[in-house]
Amino acid sequence: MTQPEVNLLTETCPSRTSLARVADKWTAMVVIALGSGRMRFGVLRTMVEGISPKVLTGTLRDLERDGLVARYAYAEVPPRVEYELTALGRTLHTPLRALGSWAEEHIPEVLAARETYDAFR
Amino acid sequence: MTQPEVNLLTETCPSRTSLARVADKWTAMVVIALGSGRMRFGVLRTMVEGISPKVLTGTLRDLERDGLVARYAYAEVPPRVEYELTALGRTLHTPLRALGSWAEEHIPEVLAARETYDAFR
DNA sequence: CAGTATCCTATATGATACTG
DNA sequence: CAGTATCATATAGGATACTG
Repeated sequence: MTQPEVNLLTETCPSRTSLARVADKWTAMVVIALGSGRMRFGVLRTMVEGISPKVLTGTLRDLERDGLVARYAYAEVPPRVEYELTALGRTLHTPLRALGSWAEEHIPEVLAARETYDAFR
Repeated sequence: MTQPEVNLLTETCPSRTSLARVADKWTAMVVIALGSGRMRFGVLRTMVEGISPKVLTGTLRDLERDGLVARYAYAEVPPRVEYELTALGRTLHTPLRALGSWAEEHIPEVLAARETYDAFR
């Protein structure tokens, strides 16, 4: 009863670190992209426009570490590496895809609000 | 047919700017906090532990500009200012709250995955 | 009380170039 | 091809002091 309503907002709450990691622009885009299925590094790089190899690598590493993405490296020349959402990753895809859909659906209202706001300052 | 499957990931897609804004740690926490209802700056500051006044102000400004939060300032001394999700903001609260719930529900798996990953490097 | 003003640092992001 | 290595920079974030 004396607990805060939303533990998630507490500094000591472990899930907050997870939210911080997951509530991130690049993470969201990569996970949404991977929602289309297993794909190679290069394809991912093309899909998520404007992402640098360094950032993509870092994002994928973090996702892999958290058990959200699986990495498959084939011993071929030239190398071939594929990434795929894990079962856990797919559970994350749902809310992130929902967030993406929100952005797509409400962008007109957001843009309109920005114009109104900017017009007054 | 020649369109990419996910426009959202395109650099020229306006909704991508919105996703970038909304897929953010502080934004998520503030919107989740405001899900509890209209509240004062100070309360918000206490709820979202560790947020500095500067960051909270900035986050609220951005949300206000995008039409997601309404600001109510009362001409009193000392000043009293309250913030509340707008109708549009409440539509955003749903997917963000879902993301928060995901973090809460799956944190054990995430932590376990991290341990396994770190054990090997 | 609700911010704003400052100052400073960490980290994220970018842009390439380079290699197994 | 799939990264890693580097270098440079911007910008977010943090700490704090100050004021209408």
